[in-house]
Amino acid sequence: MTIPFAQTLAARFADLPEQLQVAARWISENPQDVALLSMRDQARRAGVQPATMSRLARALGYGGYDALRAQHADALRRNGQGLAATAQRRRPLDANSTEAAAQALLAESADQISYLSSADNLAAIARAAALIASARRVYCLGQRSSYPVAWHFHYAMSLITDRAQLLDGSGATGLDALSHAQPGDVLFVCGVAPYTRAVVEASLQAQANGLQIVTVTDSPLSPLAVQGGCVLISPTESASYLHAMTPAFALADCLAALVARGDDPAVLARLEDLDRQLSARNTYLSEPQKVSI
Amino acid sequence: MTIPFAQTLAARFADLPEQLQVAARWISENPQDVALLSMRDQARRAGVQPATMSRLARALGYGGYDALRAQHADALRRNGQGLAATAQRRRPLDANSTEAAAQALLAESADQISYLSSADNLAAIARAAALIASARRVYCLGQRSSYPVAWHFHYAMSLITDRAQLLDGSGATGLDALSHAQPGDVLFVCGVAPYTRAVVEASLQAQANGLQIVTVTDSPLSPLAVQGGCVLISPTESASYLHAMTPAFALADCLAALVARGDDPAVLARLEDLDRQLSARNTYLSEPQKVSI
DNA sequence: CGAATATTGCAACATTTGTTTCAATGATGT
DNA sequence: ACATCATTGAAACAAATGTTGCAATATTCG
Repeated sequence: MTIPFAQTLAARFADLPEQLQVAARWISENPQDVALLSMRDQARRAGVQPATMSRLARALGYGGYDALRAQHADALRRNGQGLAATAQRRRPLDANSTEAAAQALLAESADQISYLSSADNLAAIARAAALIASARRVYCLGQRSSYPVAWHFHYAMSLITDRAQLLDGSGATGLDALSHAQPGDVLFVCGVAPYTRAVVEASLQAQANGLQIVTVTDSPLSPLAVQGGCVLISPTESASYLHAMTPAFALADCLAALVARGDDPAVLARLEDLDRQLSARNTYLSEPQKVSI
Repeated sequence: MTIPFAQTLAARFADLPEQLQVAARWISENPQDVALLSMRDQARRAGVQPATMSRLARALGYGGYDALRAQHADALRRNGQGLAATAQRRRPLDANSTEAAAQALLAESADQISYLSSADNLAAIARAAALIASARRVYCLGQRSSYPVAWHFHYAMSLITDRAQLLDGSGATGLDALSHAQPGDVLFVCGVAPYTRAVVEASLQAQANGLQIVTVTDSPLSPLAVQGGCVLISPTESASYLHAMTPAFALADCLAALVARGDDPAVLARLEDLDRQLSARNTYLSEPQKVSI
């Protein structure tokens, strides 16, 4: 915890009267408590009068103890949220330029994805991957801004298995397809605020029917964050007018890759071979002819 | 910041009355402030009565708000303990574990998005945004793994304008819709190796017909990287069996945000207002009733 | 519909907060 | 020793804190 206070104090400490030094020493040894305990509590622990604390703050140039406390509170807050990884790498651009805005937006996405690697989230991802890998069938659901996430996950899964089914509206394969689900099947559902009622209800219904739920959503308090399922939290704050969906997309992509990891190596090898051949030359994929696996 | 409170809350959140949910949501989003602000301050910021905060603490089994605050204070203190906490946060993962693989995949995505901020790319993005902002009509095209990118871009655009059209297969709105395009219209196309023949041909045809092309693709040598258009390069290397599409998705998202930047501020303001209202409460969006803009 | 219950906003409550005042004490310089 | 000044401890202060009781309003259930 580095606080301007520490330097100010070091500079003037020697010139302080005895009691103020006692108080100052306690603070410098317990900086994390300055913002968390009442001043009187701190005085008690430091073994000085409450008034001494106030006097110390004044002696160091603060308006009052609250000012000192505010500074320490900020330091605590900053500790909590790690530094923005990309913040430093910015190149100097006119602040109002489109380029600068683009850079800011992209940096935000990159940071958000970095933060997906919290211990909690990683554990949930691993559990989700295991759940999906052993599922008889995986239903994929997402509407509006979450639709691409569900679609991508389904697409990725469909390359390595036929156990995935997308619950989208077109055709008759909408939410009704869930009625064929059996206990033990998995529902992969993505949704962020404002939540679509149909999606929430389908998830609840699915859980009631004994399905395992893997959720990608924007908050642990989301109505989609059903108890007893795997809940993957994806930040959606954004400087843009839209909620950020890139982290959710990254999560889905990551999840599919992990599921594949446990899958038949032969299938994956052929997929990668095929891919290498195709991309080596500038090969086209014609529309009707599908990839033969 | 992981606090037992978070789990308790997630478990009981759904059963809480409305005001308590508002309070709970604020706490869940601002855990670092619980121990640093007075309860009345927090109530003010969350937009609830002070009494509601007290009641929430009780409803969750705490003796009072102070108990809740103490728990959060401990979490803050633990965070502050420098290296010990950091070591705990970056728990050494077993190299072969699913968690480690997930972390690697996510880190790769984050890095790739960071690299999108090259000077070349930023300039191209800015040009593309300007092009699209002034276009009479924007057609969005992408198939297979690029489909979510095109879909997302179209969805984002469709929230602020009716000038966007998605060229997807279902219905009769496939590639044929391009035949109504006029010179000066823009085609936003996304595609990576192995390129889909139909997409490449449509792009070439579109350019021949005088359309401006904005391309998101994986290489400057891609057949989609037509001369005279805006070419946005998105890396697709991946440790997974799939090509990485997250950077392309981020690009599309960024581009839409930039286009909106130059758009009618009133529309955006209303979008954001609507959004704030909706996400403040636990409002659902019912399926048939569309967002009124 | 009416009764019963749960939820909410408001106002009062006793505590506790940080600060200030004032007299007592100690140190310093002449 | 005396006067001067800084320092200290104890008490008093207004302001703000967390909590609770109560009436008004919504909601649920028969």
